[in-house]
Amino acid sequence: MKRSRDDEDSDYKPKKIKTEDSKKAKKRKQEEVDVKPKKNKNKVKGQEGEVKRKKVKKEEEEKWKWWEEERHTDGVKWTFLEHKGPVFAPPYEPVPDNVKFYYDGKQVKLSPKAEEVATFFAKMLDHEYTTKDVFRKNFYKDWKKEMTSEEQSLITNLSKCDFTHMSSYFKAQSEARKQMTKQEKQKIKEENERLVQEYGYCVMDNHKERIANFRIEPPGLFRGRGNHPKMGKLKRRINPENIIINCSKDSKVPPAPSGHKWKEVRHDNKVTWLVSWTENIQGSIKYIMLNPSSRIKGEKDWQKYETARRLKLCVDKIRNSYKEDWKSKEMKARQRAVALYFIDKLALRAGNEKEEGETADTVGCCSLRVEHIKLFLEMDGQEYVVEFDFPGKDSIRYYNKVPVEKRVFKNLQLFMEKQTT
DNA sequence: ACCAAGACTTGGATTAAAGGAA
DNA sequence: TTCCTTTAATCCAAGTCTTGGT
Repeated sequence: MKRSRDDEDSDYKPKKIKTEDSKKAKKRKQEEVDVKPKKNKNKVKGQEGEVKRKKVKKEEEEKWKWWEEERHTDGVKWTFLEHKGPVFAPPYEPVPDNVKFYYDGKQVKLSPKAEEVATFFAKMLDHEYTTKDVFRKNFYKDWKKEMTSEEQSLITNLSKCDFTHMSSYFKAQSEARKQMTKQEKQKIKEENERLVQEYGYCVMDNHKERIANFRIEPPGLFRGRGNHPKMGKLKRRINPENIIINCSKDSKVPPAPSGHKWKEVRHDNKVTWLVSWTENIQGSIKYIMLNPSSRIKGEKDWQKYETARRLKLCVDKIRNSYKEDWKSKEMKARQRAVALYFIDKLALRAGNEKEEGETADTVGCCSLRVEHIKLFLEMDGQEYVVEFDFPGKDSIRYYNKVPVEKRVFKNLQLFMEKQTT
């Protein structure tokens, strides 16, 4: 692997990564972090390979070496931004008449809106989700809202709904997709490529950049992870009227689909997103942003690694300082010091506060509660052992037993008496 | 100084594509 | 070719961290 290696004295000047595009650069950085580097295999053989190689070479020549340029220091992220707007999810196509839905053993023809939501459920039928109580309850509640009043009065019990025929129809569909001929597959691929060419790029400051997610998220049922209180709720369809477009004043504003208009068009160069909308499950904002290969992402990523690198210059000081704070008379300082120690020693996530009832109950270092740790003066021949057992990100269990310094242990005892930590 | 909203990163799951053996 | 396995790309929820308003 080719790389110029005088990293030790990096002064933040981008001389290093000359021969790599940013994607590779990122990989390279990851390899430095990883214990085992991945093999770099790009065997391209035959005539096709020759063409491919030439194409790649050409692209490389045209590549912009953003890491050799000056960076903004204020909050300005760009001066020119133009794009084609998002690609919306395809409209709902009703299932053919021979695909049946049954309620209480009797066949029912659903109205298009109710049917669409029913298909979302049908598509997930053999997923464990659909057996969960919370999921079913949330789904049922949102589904009813989409029904006509006749349907509402007819359908009163989810357990009497039979989605199996719908489900097998979709299974057959995806099977059929796999069995398509070469030409059919090729046609789809080309059509896809056309979309990418048209909507997959934007111009930011004189450079054509790849957009990461130019397609709006399609409607469906929300799949929260862990035991999420909102799983199964209907993720509604996003229309142009929900969309905020961000681009520069002197750019060509993308037209909304005919008969529609955007919620808003703004020109905010202090942010990096091109399109945003508010999602209906948590009320949070979703964005369309650029690819990791773009300047805006690559620069930030690079900065991150440089920051990490600078850590070694001050890590000793930090460690001494938190050890000192274990004795502080301020309880807050002690808590911070112990938390920092765990983050340092165990690489725990920081752990921000979360809104109760809105999301699954998960914690990180700073949001650990008394019930998440146990203290053992002695365990398996070791002194001052802390046992961690808590649901972390995505409700994944973190379980670990670690011997700690006596001071840390004493502090934890103190915190737990006072119901903090 | 506080806190909610906003912006952006991370990483697991899902799907698509590529590779490889039969 | 066909079928299975591995890898890569995409999707999107769940985090972290920053910002701006009070």
